[in-house]
Amino acid sequence: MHHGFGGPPWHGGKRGGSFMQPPVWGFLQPCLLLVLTDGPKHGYSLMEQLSQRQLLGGEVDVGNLYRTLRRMEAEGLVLSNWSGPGPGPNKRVYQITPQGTEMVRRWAGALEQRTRLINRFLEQFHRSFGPEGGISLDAIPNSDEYEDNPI
Amino acid sequence: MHHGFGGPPWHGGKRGGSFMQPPVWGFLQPCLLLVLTDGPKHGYSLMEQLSQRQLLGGEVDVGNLYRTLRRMEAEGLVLSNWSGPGPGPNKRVYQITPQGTEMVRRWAGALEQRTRLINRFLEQFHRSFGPEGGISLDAIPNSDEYEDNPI
DNA sequence: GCTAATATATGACTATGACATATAACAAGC
DNA sequence: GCTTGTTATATGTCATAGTCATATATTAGC
Repeated sequence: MHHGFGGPPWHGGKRGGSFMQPPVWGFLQPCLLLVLTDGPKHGYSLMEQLSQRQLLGGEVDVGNLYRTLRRMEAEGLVLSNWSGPGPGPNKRVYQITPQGTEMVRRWAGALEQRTRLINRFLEQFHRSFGPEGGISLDAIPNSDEYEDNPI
Repeated sequence: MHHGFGGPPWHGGKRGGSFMQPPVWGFLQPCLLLVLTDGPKHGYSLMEQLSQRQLLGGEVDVGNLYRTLRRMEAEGLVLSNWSGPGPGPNKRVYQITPQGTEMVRRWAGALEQRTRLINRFLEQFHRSFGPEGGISLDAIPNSDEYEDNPI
């Protein structure tokens, strides 16, 4: 699908019955590292863990997940090995490296800093728009909980 | 400078005398829209405003700023006009559009949601790493809360 | 055989950021 | 005149990241 018609797909578009939000950039890698802190896992089960632990809003793009894992391996944050012959298709099992563990700590610090930045933004937003802010309700709900009726 | 040697520049690199943090993705556009809510401004003064109001951590990349403004204009979030002949070089003055104002509101909602996601990440991080965040491996709890199906 | 779930991967495109470089007007100093 | 610094806008190149679509293979259930 091409969306070069004057804006990104989350700009006024719809998906899953509710208006789309601006995407959460750069949050997948730290979440993967955090889940891998509990022990080695393969890509598909990582995807399930991310849903169970509600670390990302909405569904995870599978292609993006696998490519991010490969990139993280190239950066030395994780290691992978093919699982021995067992039930189901072969799995590429990832484990976190010491560098990866150090990176999770750094991510935690960066994300604490980021909440401070966001709070500063929200303060100044409410100063301009009022305490209610006129925040568009379309942007708030979790997409799965409020299914808009068609038309 | 090329940095494709196994990781991004913020991965172990240094700048300004302290270790770099992972970058803050996708935060420039909402900050620009918020500053433009106060009135029309040109790119260079927007850059100064972002520093004064501390909306972004650190310095703003100038090239990135101008390209983001052009992209926002293509999306209909802002309009630009060349300033009349005055002191100094000509300025491209940007003003926010109704669509841009609506987009700031949506950003505010999305950023509130994002703080919730980040807080969930930090909670789970501290469950794995301890409240101090860098504690020894002995203190890592056995998390029975999540079905752990490695491999 | 057919379908679905599991599992990994790539192609094409867009969005964003980091760093470098180019261009130009103007002011202050020599 | 010339150089330097500030203001001001813009482009080139590369890397990271997200979205949507598609390809491939195994296995379990019908």
